[in-house]
Amino acid sequence: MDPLVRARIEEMRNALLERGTSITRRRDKMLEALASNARHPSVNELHAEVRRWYPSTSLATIYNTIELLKEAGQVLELEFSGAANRYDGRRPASHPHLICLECESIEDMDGHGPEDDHLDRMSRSTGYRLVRQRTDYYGICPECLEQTEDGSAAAD
Amino acid sequence: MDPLVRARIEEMRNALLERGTSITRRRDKMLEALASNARHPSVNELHAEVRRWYPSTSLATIYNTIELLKEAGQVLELEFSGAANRYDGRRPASHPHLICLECESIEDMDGHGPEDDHLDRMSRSTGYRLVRQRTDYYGICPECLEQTEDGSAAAD
DNA sequence: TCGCAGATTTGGAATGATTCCAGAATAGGA
DNA sequence: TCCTATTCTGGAATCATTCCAAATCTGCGA
Repeated sequence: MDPLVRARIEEMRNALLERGTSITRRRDKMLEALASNARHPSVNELHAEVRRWYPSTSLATIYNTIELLKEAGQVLELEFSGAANRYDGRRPASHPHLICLECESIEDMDGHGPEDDHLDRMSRSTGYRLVRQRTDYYGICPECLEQTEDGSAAAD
Repeated sequence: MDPLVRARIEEMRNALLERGTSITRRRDKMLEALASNARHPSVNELHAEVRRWYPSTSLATIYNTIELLKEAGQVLELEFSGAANRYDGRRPASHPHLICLECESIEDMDGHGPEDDHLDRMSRSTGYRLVRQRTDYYGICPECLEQTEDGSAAAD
């Protein structure tokens, strides 16, 4: 396993343990799934993955674990109203994404999120106490553009 | 009525007419509600507003009109998974918002959205064909901070 | 090893926003 | 006024998420 993935899992484990949350086998599998999947999985995908090892796992457990991870600041939740939420367990801090409207892929953008003091500065200038931000770009990804063949306008 | 609101309504009307969509009375009321309400109303709030004039109006009509306006690029939809979507009919182009996690208020930020060519530049550098972006800041608004009295940490 | 207490998990029901649909109402032109 | 196409209604369907009570599991002390 990629040492970075392993390190990330360890980080999540510690964050949970620090809050007094025990690491059950299902939860551990889920950390692994989150740390190793860069495609920003949905709850259903995580469910399917954990089920490969523990087939009796219920959806509620996945939602439950997501909640624990959110409280521990160990997962970034990307909300959508029409579709299922997607999760980034590899980079839990706010950072921009590229979202394809065609195939629903989600890709991390550039290496740096907003600098650590960005929210602080923004908080001072707005009077809010800001805790996170969301920046996403929506469009058609290169693969989907290619498949449409036509480079300029898609059919309806 | 504020001349800016009036102008905005006219703009929406024209955009719909250009697409061959007729402006019914209900739709007209809804344009007015969207153009005059800066608080980023939800579908339910729009429904309530239109109902004040046409009490038989159904929710489906509101959703329907929102869809038409989205197609015409005349309303900005802010999606949330846990709560209802919110709509900005005053500034339909992408621009950042301040969102209060406590009272769910949504406030427009600064005067300038991303420059017109921002998405173009971003598209070139990523290979995507980007059509819009979303940037939002989440936190506690000044009013809610005040009510919590305590300036540093909120009770649980 | 046995049994207990607390935490975790299950599975199904409840919730709530959004979409879908078929029939009713409406508007504009002939 | 009549016709036809569009719009609107009201309720059902969908689907992600949350809730909940009962079942299961885990660690620990007897």
